[in-house]
Amino acid sequence: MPPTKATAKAEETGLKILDSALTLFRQEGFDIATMRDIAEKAGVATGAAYYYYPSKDAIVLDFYQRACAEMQPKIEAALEHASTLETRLRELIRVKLAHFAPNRGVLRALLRNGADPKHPLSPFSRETKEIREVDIAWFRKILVDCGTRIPRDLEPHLPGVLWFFQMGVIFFWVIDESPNESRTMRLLELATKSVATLIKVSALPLMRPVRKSALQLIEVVK
Amino acid sequence: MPPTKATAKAEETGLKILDSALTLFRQEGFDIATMRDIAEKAGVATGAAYYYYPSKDAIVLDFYQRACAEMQPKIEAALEHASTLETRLRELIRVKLAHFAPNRGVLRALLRNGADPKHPLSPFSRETKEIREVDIAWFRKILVDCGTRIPRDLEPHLPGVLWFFQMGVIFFWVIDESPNESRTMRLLELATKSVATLIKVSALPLMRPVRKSALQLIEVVK
DNA sequence: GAACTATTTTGAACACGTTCAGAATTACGG
DNA sequence: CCGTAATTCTGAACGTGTTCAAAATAGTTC
Repeated sequence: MPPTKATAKAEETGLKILDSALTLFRQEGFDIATMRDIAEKAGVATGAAYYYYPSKDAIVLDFYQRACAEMQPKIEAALEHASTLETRLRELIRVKLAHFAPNRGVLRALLRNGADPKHPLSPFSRETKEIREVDIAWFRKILVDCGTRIPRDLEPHLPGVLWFFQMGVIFFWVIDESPNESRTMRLLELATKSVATLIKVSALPLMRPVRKSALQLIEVVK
Repeated sequence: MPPTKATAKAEETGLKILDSALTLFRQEGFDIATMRDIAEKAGVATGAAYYYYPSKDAIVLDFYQRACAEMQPKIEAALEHASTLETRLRELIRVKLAHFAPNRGVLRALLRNGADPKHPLSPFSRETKEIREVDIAWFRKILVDCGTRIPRDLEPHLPGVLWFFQMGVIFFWVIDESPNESRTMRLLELATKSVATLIKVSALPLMRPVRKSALQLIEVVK
């Protein structure tokens, strides 16, 4: 992520810095690993890291972007054999958790700043907009031909809502300290089932007023 | 907040530091105001601040504790003339927002670390446990004689859930940039109404399976 | 290859939150 | 009052993320 990767050697140095950083983040955590440590491990001076990354946070951001890109084919494969809304939703989230698993600590640094859209990190920021949109597109795709009728009025907003729901699960996972993250797994199981039935039920004609209230809420929060 | 407020002069110095800090936090924001600034404004050396507060964050924590204590009578007064669940819920939250209004920026520093229970700040931490419990007690109180029948199985968990809901509203408020925080006010109106009807509907015998799912979810998240 | 420009790298320096050994002040028993 | 101990306060120093002028290196043009 140099300003403009002019030479091949620069590209290599940049990757070396990223790699050293991630290794140290995994090994000792985001806060313990210092920029000096990272630079030293990469075999460069402290300042060099700042030629490639404008800040320590930016390294995490780069990791996040690369991870999301790598995840795309995995998601596609996981959805291959999932036809119902519930399984699709669950598998989509499960793939993400699995992919992030070795770097849970790094993700923790990313989600530390919560939902503040002002902070460059945070999945709601301007900096992560592109990732977010690619992500939401998957939730849009999940809804087509899934066997459950999606109410017309809810349809345009549902992908965003599901993405938000997914973010909640990921957040819970990052915090989860239970062995094997078993609580997250239970949550994923229960919550996807609930969401799926909720969507099914919401399509009932009786539920029109409920849908209208929900839509108002969504409108305000967006 | 000295270790033990031995003399009267010490108490005064401590308050001076707290006051200087809060003034600067309001004036320039938590990040801009430095400990050196705070100490200087209080007329003491930099290190003195650390005799009274173990960290910059601790100042915010102290503010939070004091603010919550001050709020108690205001809450009591506001609930005096609220009899329905919806109005009680709304008024309770409204009082909090009103009380925190002059220090929205300080609260932002508090909620910055999101829901990480590891961080001393964060409304979910061990450090804020006492506040949390006092807070939840209000939500328990709100439910008695409110005119809506609360399902037996839901009852013990409902205060915690409502507290969590309230935390969401406060979080939204803290990052809300709309003029006069009008979006938060709309959200408060809509969301309390929805929550109230949701509770009403959940009491229907038909809804027993739905309640059971919800309870399972609550159990996992707790 | 020499001269020159652009890129990459260096390491000292800055401001910040925080620590700490000790100085100043206060409290108190004689 | 004096002497001693506890309390309160000081300011230099540490480690951190970050900045930046300048050095080193690479690329380009003649």
